Amino acid sequence: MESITIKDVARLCGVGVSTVSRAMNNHPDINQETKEKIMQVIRDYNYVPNNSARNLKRTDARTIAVLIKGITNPFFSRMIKVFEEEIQKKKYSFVLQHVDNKQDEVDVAIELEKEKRLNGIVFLGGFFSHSEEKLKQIPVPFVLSTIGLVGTADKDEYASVSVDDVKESYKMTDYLIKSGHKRIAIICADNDDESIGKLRLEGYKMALHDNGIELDESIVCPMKEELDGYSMENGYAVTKELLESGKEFTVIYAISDSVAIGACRAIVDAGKKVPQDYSVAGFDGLDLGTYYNPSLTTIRQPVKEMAEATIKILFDLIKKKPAENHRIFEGELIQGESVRKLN
Amino acid sequence: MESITIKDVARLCGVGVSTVSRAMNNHPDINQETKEKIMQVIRDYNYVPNNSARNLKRTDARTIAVLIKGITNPFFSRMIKVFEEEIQKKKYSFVLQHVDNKQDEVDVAIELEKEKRLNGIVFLGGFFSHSEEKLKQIPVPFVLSTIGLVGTADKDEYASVSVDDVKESYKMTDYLIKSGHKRIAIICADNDDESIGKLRLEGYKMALHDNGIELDESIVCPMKEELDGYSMENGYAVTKELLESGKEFTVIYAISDSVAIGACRAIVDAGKKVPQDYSVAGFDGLDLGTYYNPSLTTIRQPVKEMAEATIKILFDLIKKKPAENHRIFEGELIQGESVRKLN
DNA sequence: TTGTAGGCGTTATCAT
DNA sequence: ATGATAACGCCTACAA
Repeated sequence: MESITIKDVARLCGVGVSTVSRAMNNHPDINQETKEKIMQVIRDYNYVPNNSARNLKRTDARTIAVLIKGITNPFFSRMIKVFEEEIQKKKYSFVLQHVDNKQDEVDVAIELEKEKRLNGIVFLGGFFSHSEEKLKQIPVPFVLSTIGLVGTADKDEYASVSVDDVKESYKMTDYLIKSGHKRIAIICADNDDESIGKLRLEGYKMALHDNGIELDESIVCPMKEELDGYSMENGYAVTKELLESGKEFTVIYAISDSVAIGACRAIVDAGKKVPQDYSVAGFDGLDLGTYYNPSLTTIRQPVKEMAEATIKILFDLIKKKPAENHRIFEGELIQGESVRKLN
Repeated sequence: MESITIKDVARLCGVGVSTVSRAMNNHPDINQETKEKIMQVIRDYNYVPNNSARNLKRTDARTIAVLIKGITNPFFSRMIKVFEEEIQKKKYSFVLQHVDNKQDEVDVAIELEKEKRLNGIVFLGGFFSHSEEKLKQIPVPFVLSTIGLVGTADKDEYASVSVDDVKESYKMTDYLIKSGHKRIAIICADNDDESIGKLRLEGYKMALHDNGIELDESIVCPMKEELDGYSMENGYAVTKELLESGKEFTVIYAISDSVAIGACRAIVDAGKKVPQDYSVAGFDGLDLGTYYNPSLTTIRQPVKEMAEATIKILFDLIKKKPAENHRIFEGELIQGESVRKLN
């Protein structure tokens, strides 16, 4: 099954290759009749142009790539949808590129930019502690979306959209304390986490401190490294262990909704009830949390607005408009059924 | 920020381009010293080869693409992980390509094969009622994985891995009936669904018939077209309407676990209990179902085995080994807490 | 072991 | 409005 090329089409139509190219790419200066004849032949022979050759030659592909680390994360699905819509609105095309755990997202970005002649890049998820030097190698505008920045890189080197993870985590912890909880267990990221995990833990610690509650390291529970991060399974396993340890606590604050749901189930399986025996709080504001039983108390990130802002900033950068390059959104505390007021 | 090319590297090293190429691609006949010198320059100057140029020239890229329709579906996340592992085991590289709702997956496949010189393709999700003629245009081996085939295409034209959706749906419905339920509402796909939705509905009808229960169309509830298909939101909305209609039923059988969870929540919000007032059953066997409260009665598809079989068949086709091209897996009925026995 | 040159399938430039 | 031709950046004979 040999593939047919633009030359074949040209020959079949009795025209030159450039005319065929013009027909395909909606160039203005081409006769309508010849164009139609060419398009007909293309259809008849199922000619499909080779993208590699196109990309090689093209200077501007009008394409935005979204690089996503952890495609499994339901939090991202909703964002992707918005990205797709917004990018199409601008008449750009959209490439979704999955980055696996072992890959360096910046390397992938650099490679992909070369390959596809990208106009811009959105990074979604993952850690981000790259050196300035590394970031400078990305030759097109890019935005870090919902990525907890811990790095030391200069703020001028990148644009970003996120919530203030420290502050929101503080907000949740403070709310739990104000609801009468004093023994607040947290399921957090493992120790080498350099990203949102670290930030959210920090917010937790600050809130405890400001409320005069001493930090008890024995109820600070990192996720299990041998299991998937931020998964229900992980939340379940950690909670089970915590319950069996006999440590005292009245609420579990989990670093994400998925983890929180695992925690809820572990409590139920231990013959206890949420929130009567133990309260549980999450973070993210997934749909799932509102449909869970009991519905989850959590911090909802304004996903749609954040995704829209991401694209807006990216296009401002592409068009070289002056823009606000770091947008911090406010999370919303959702009072679900999973937290009991003790006072 | 002009990009550096292989020629620049060659010049910087004082060698020819082919030597640089050999160094990068681990060709045997190259002096170890020159190779190291070249690799050092490549690192120093952050040279990244252009994939489009590579693909254009290459005849065999040792690459498998997985085309996935509905990246949002948590059911697929687990499969993707297995695909990735299995493909890497074979020393092939792996491209995950998202296909949006408006795109035709076969068109995307054909285009991508040209662009990346693919060796094989896995189709995941979506409908599949393409003509034989269309399928013949795919110039490399491919496998349809967990796709409900309704089409008329010749079985010889494609390979597939799936469960028997009719049979599994029959199994579930029959189980519900044997548990004493006679008024079984179903939340199914909308009427123009030509895929698993249709098949699962068919199994439901057959089971009713075989058990001498008359089909009541008024409790056959298609998902709402204006909402996302197979979503919790959809399950919630449909169930709410069903409850408010006053129709009589003792169990809701939802066409997927996500929909089932939406249904559970709608029941809870109506002040009723699952399974005391109404039972709920799902389909798929997502993690989520086991962590939900109550845990979901559902049909678990053997995800791992199915994904492995998909890759095995694909590589058998690539290597032109004789192979079993249509593997049907058996689903497992998971008895969760969401269905009450009435007898 | 290494270098030179041709070609992969397009698009862009420049004539015509 | 159209056609010839030179890139695009890489790989791979083939020659040295």
